[in-house]
Amino acid sequence: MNTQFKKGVLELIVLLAVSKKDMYGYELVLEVSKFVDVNDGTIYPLLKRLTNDKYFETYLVDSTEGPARKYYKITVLGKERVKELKQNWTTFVSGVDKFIKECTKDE
Amino acid sequence: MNTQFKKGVLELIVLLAVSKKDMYGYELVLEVSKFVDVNDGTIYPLLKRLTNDKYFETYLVDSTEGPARKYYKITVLGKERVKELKQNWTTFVSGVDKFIKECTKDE
DNA sequence: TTTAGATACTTGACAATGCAAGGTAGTTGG
DNA sequence: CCAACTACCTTGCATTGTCAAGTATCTAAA
Repeated sequence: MNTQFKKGVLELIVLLAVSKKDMYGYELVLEVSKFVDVNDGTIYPLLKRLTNDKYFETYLVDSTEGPARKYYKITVLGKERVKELKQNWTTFVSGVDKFIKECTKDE
Repeated sequence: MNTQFKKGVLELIVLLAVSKKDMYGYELVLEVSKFVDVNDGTIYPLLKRLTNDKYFETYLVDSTEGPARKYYKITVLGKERVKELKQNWTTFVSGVDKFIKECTKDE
């Protein structure tokens, strides 16, 4: 898959996933992988960044299957960010799609 | 606009535009700008890269409005690249869209 | 002819982000 | 104890877009 396409979009995806329900990192990796090819070394730094930016809060929950799970919970600021990013994304995609159609129509 | 979204997609856009008809750099900047916010300092290096990669060939044409224009023409290799990238792009977008719907459905 | 302005393109330092590869820890079963 | 699985995290690297500055060429006005 094209790595470049993912740039920036993963932020939206992760924000969206967590906004639906609290999740821990590993869970997110598995969930997101169903739709887009991702590496866990991509997700963890991203989660850290989004937490630093106050879009997420975290809490630990013990697990019987390994080390404690760090859950991420979306904040109010995070919800605003989702809305903004989602809007940007749709606008961007529709612009690109229009361009593609424009360039492909006579074939 | 989100800078990151553009990563990789601009390559597709430029390839598509040139595959429709031969174009010179400045013309491309203006054309692409109609759909996506771009900087001319982004387009020129990209054109150079795509030419190095044998996706484009170039030729010069005199102009009455300034210096000679360097036209870019798509190669066979370039056409294959377009097809590949376009396919990747649609697959990627539909994956993301599915994810977005998945996360937004109960609201 | 020299100056100004538009056009056309190049270059280099910079920032963001994804990836591969590695490391740490806890739990369970052999 | 050791292997396998879960879960988490860090580091260095490559790619690609941005911005600022600079080069060069043409036209037209002074």
